[in-house]
Amino acid sequence: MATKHLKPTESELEILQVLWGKGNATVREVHEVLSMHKDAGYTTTLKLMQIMFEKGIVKRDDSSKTHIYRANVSRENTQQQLVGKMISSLFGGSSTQLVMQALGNQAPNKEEIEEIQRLLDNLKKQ
Amino acid sequence: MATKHLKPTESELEILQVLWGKGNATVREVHEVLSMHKDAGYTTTLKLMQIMFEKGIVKRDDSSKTHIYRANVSRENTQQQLVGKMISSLFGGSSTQLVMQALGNQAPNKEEIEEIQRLLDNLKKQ
DNA sequence: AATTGCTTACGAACAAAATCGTAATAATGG
DNA sequence: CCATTATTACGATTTTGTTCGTAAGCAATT
Repeated sequence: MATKHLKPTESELEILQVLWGKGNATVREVHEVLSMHKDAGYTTTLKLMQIMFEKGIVKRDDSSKTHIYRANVSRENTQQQLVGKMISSLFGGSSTQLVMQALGNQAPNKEEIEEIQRLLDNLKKQ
Repeated sequence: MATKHLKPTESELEILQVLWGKGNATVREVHEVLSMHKDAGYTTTLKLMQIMFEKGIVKRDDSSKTHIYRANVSRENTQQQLVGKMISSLFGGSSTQLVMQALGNQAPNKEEIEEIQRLLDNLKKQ
């Protein structure tokens, strides 16, 4: 049952972002970060995180009064999940289409290009 | 105001897929396709398409009784929109990260690899 | 003209997500 | 020990998306 949490919502994703970045964090810390580019009250963030806890998306240490949260799904897994869904729902199942779109949209720098090229060369040899 | 329709929902996306594929289509035609992998009634599809019309996501020719629908947003635009959002919300703004993930996840065939390589070579020369 | 079969229109019910107000609880410092 | 402050808990409201039942219109066929 590695993958049971199929669909973090938009808001949940924002929170996961912060948790992935910080490792663990209190509601206040998460809220502080979010409130820079979003405006919703503290209790909203709290509630969301409580819901995520119930769903098993995050875990928490509630041994002290101020609970400490931490992601319970990996960034990589979630990325894979959502990218896969996007490929099938928007690119007719072709990962290549997605790649072309992403690259055309916003070109990476030279080092990154070479990194991708190495990956492609490896793929070719199989 | 090229880009005002920021967020097609899941269901709207499914409908757009069909419209992009067929060019134009009646509600029935769209519904027929959807009902192969989804089970919702005809009026549900109808309602969704009416809502999309109100939002301006699709246009329609209602000169005859059976309306004929057509997408009013391009596939490319929508892809760009959503891929961009995904890059920023899930890959920390790095398109390369997304590309690596997509390629690693599900490898393309030889022709596709070479197609991407050509694109990368072009990008490099700039 | 009546019947049948598609079609759109409309409104309501339902479900899921997001937001917030308020209360209860614990910790802190005076 | 009291007052203040920060936290979680709880419940209600709002918003958005999805679904469908039912009515009404039109066209073809009999």
